Amino acid sequence: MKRIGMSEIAEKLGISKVSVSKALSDKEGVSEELRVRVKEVAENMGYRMNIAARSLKTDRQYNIGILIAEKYVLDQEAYYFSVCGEIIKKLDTIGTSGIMEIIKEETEEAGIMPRVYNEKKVDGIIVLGQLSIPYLRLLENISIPLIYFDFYLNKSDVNSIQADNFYSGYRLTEYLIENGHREIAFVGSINATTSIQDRYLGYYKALITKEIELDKSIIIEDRNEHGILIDIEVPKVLPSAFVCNCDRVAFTLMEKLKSMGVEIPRDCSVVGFDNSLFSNISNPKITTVDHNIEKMVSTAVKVINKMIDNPKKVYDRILIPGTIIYKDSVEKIN
Amino acid sequence: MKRIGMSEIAEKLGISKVSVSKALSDKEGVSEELRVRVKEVAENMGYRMNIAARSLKTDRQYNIGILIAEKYVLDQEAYYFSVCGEIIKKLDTIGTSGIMEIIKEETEEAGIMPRVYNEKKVDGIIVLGQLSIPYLRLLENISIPLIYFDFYLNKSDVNSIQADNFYSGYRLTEYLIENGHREIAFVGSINATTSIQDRYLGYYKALITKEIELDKSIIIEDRNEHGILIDIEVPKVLPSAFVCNCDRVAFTLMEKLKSMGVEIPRDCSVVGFDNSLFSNISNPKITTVDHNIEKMVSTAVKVINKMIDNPKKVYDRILIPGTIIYKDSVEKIN
DNA sequence: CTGAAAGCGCTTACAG
DNA sequence: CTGAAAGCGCTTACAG
Repeated sequence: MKRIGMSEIAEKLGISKVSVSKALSDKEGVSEELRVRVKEVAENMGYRMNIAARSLKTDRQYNIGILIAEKYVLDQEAYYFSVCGEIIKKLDTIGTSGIMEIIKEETEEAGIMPRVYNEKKVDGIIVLGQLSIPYLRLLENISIPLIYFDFYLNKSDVNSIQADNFYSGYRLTEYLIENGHREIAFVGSINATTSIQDRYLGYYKALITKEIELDKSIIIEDRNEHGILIDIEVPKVLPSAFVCNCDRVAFTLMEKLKSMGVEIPRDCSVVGFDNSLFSNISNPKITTVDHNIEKMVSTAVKVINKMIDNPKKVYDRILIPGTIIYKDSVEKIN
Repeated sequence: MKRIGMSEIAEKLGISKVSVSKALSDKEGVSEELRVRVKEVAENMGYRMNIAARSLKTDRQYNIGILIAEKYVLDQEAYYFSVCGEIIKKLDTIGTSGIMEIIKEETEEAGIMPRVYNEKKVDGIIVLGQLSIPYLRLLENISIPLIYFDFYLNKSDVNSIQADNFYSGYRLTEYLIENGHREIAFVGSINATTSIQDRYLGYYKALITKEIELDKSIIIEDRNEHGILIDIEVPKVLPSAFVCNCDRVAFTLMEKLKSMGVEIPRDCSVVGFDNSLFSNISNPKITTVDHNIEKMVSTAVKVINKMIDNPKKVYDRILIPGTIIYKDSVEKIN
């Protein structure tokens, strides 16, 4: 089977490959009739553009790298995988492929740049979830656009797209307070990730605003220093509500409370974050925050695309507001 | 910042770029000392190989396409995402990137080839989960290696890697029978996917082998013609055990049974497939089958890599045996 | 609107 | 072991 390129199409039509190139990439410089004929013939001959050849001239790969730390995807049901899927779908609409690369802990520690960067396979990189700070500092030296997704770094000029965890935490807690709750626990290790910390601070802001004293004895750890979930310690005196830093933890907590004979939401209300599967398979379903991933993703794609065209551009931290999804795990009390 | 290529390295060392090329790609034709020095200088200059240029000569992209139907990844916790992650990690060990492409229903129906193929971005394609038959027939015409992962097609020459669903179904059911169960229901729509069908046939084989009559009234649908999960109809007379075609369905069934006052495994045993999160978050944990994804993935990567080097090679259907993971959802009866 | 020529950054025979 | 030359399949000024 003969290799077919633009020259073969040109030959068949008795024109130059320059015209073929222009016709196929919708550049001006060919008549509309010729463009149509060229596309027809290309299609019939089963022509596939060799993007590598184009890349050599244009210095564009039409690929975006998506970096994920291995630790975030140990679970079969890892959340970042689905975000990655969304990004890939979005990229597809602008003629770009996404290349996911999973960064192992060794790679991070050794400070080895991602393959997609070292081999110039991508025009830009989206970092999905926080990597180690030294590794990120290293990454910040790359010569192609870089954005952080779902986290940010203090003292860093890298553009980031994030869920507005702070404000969502505030609104969710406020909602509990408006439903009469005043002893509200927070479940989550507040130094583990910026997301947890921001959600916690939003929770705290709601308390302050409503003039409720912060009770540190009901700020409950949910993971150890490696980020591994640990058993949740239920306070001796049951608070009237729990703000959990994610649905998974809310689910686990609810199972534990139920096994202790606590009925939810009758005896105790529980809320979570993420609007994930866990909030729907639990009984009752968990009131939670939807982060509007769709919006976060389309923003990220838009931003990185603009950065590729215009590397100087600065967008800073973009916060995407979430939406409270009211389900069945909160009860109004007096 | 000056663009740095092999010529710049060559210049700095006072040698030709041919030698640089050979040194960097570990080809013979350079002395060992020179190779070391070249690599050193390349590193220091921050050289990144332009893979696109290499591709142009070698006609290899060092990328593999991974196709997933959108319908399989609507869930945030989609199983195929994690398989895709495993494939990507495995590919990385052989210096290859994986490019995931999500095939929308419209694309399938319109018979549009995947972008990664049309733009020659990949050296081979792994199809993750069954696509529509007409689309697969179309795909089978591509001029690069193709393998099916986790399914196969009758009357198709395409190599496939699958979990041995049939044998796992057989062993799992046999295990129940050996624990004294004789009224065993099967939950799963047996025409929905080949996986479900094969698991069902294994179940049936176990019944035959143990001389238990097949009772069609306890073969229970779990999804509609669109593959969407439906409410499970519990038989009027409770069987002593349920073989569910996946953990998720087993989980849902158990919740339903529990809400009806059935205690598991005391009143009724339940088993599932996939060793997924669902088998662990349920109470009790569900006895299930682990499909040995690790082995499936490494086999798939090995096979497609060999096919790229030797396109004629035929491997047929490769079945990877699963392992029963014994948990807490089965009780021995007499 | 159309096309001849140069060139992107590598690799591959081939010659020394 | 070392390197000059050709070429992979496109795109991009530039000239007509």
